[in-house]
Amino acid sequence: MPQHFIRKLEQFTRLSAADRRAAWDIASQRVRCLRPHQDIIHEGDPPEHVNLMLDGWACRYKTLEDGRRQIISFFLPGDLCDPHIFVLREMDHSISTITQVRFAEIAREQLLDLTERHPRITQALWWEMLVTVAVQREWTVNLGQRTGLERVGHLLCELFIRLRAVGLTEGDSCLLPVTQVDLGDATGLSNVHVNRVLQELRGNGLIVLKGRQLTIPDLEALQRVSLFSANYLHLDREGRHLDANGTDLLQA
Amino acid sequence: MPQHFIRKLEQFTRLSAADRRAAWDIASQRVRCLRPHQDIIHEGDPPEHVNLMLDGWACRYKTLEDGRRQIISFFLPGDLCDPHIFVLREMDHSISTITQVRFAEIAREQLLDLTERHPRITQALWWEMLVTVAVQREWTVNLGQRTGLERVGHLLCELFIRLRAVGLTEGDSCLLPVTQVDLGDATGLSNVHVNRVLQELRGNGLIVLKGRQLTIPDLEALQRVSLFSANYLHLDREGRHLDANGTDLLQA
DNA sequence: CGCCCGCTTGACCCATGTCAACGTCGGTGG
DNA sequence: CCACCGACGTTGACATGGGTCAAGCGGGCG
Repeated sequence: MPQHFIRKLEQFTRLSAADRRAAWDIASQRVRCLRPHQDIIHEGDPPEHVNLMLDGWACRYKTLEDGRRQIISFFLPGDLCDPHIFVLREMDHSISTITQVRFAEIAREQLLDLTERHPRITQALWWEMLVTVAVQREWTVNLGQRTGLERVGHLLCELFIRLRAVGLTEGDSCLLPVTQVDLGDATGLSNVHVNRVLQELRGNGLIVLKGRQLTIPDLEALQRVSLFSANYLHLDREGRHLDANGTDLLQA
Repeated sequence: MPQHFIRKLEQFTRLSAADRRAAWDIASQRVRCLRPHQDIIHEGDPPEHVNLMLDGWACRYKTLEDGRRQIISFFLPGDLCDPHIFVLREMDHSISTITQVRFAEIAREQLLDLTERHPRITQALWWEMLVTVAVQREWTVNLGQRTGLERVGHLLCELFIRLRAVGLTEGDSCLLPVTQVDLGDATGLSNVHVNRVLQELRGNGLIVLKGRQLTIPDLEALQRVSLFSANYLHLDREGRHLDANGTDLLQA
C-alpha cells in the first residue's frame, strides 16, 4: 500500500499534495507479488531497480559457505531497498521475502525524475537512507555488545516502533510474521536460545507472543531491559523546517 | 594527505585533471588536527560538517549506559564521514580519533558546489557511501555469525585491503595502530580473547604482528580461514564506464 | 487423518568471558 | 641516569552464556 511509504516519508517532513500524488504514482506502477521465502534479488546479480515494499515483510541476508546465515536487516511496508544501488555492479547480498510480499519496482529514471521534481521527497529519501544506515549501525552494537535477552528485546522494540511509524500497530500489538529461526538469524543466536529468551521475556511479562501476534504491554519497560533508545530512528520529524506549507496542505 | 582521498575515488572511476584539482582543493582547506583518543563529534551533537580523513585512524563508536562500547567502523585516510549527514538533527553515535588525526572540515555548501560541478566525483561519492554501508552490513555478518578467530581475521583482511587501496601498505605489511582492547570493541570479543586469537593466528603463520606492524604473509590463506570475500568492498573500478577520458588524463 | 513445520524442553558441551597476576616497554620527573 | 609509572600485552584458572543434539509436542493444511 503506497500509504505506508507516504506515511513513512512524512515522519520526516510534511509533503504537499503534489508530492504525495507523485509518491503514490511511483508506488503504484509495476507492482509485483511474491510468495513467502523467495529471493527478490540474489548476491552476485546486477541491481536493476529500486524496490519499494508495499505489503509484507522481507529481509536482506548473507550466507557463508558453510551455511551459516545472517539476516542483515528487515524490510517492512514503506521501506525502500537501496536507492542509487545501480552505482554498484553487483549485489553483495541477497534479499528475500519472509511473508507474501507486494512491492513496486522503480526504474532508475523514474526515481531521478521524481527527485528532480520534488525536492522535499528528495530530502525525505535522504533521511530514509541515513536512517537505514543508522539501523545497520545499531545492529552492529546489538550483535557486538548485548546479551541474548537484550538482543531479542532490542529487535522487538525496533520492529514495533518502525511498524507503528507506518501505521501497522494496533495499540500495543502488532504482527510478527517471523519464525524463531529467523529471529536467531537476525540476532546471531541459535533458534533454541531464542526460544529460551522469549520464554524469559514472557515470564517477566515484558511481551505476549502468541502465534504471529506480538503484544508489548509496557514498551518502556522492554526498552529499559534491552538498553533500547529510539534516537537512532530519527523519528521526531527532524525535517519539519522543510514542511510543505502551501494552501493544499492538510493541517494535521 | 588529499592523495588518499583522490586515490580512493579513483578506485571507482578515473577522474579528469579538473576533478582531481577540485577534490584536492576541498581537502586542503580548513584542515584540523587532533591528538589520539579525542572525540571529533559526540552522540547528541548536531552534525555541522563533513569530515574528510587525511592522516591517521579514527572510529565510530557507541557506548551503552553500563560502559560497554562497540566500535562501529574504522575511518582510514581518504575516508569521508557521512556526506549529507546534515539532513539529521543530531548524531546517534560518536566519532573519535585513535591515533593523531589530520582531517579537513567540509561545509555543506562546499560539498554541494563540488558535486554540482563534478558529476564524476558525485558518482564516486555515491560509490563511497554505498561501500561504507556494505562494510557495515558485512560487520553485521561478522559479529552475528563468525567465531572469534574468523572475526579478527576478517577484520584484519578488511583493514589491510582498504589500506592497500589508498596506498598505505608496503608489500604484505601495514601499520595497525590499534590496541587489543580496540580490536575487542570492534569484534565484540574481550581483550583477553582477542589476545588468544592473535596468538593462534600467529601460531598458524597467518599473521606477524609486532608492535604496530602487521604483516600478512599469505593474504589468501587468511581470507580462507576468515571466510573473507572482498566483493563487498566493490573495488574493481566498477564505475570504469564513467572514466574521464579527456586529453588531460594521465594514462595509467 | 496424518504429516510437516515450527515450538519447546532437557542434558550436556564448548567458546568465550572474567579475574587476577605478571611482564614489558616507553615516557617522565627527580 | 635511574626509578617509577601507566598502558598494553600475556597467561592461567575458573565461570558461564549460549550452542548442539535429541526427543517430544501441537496445530494447520493437504
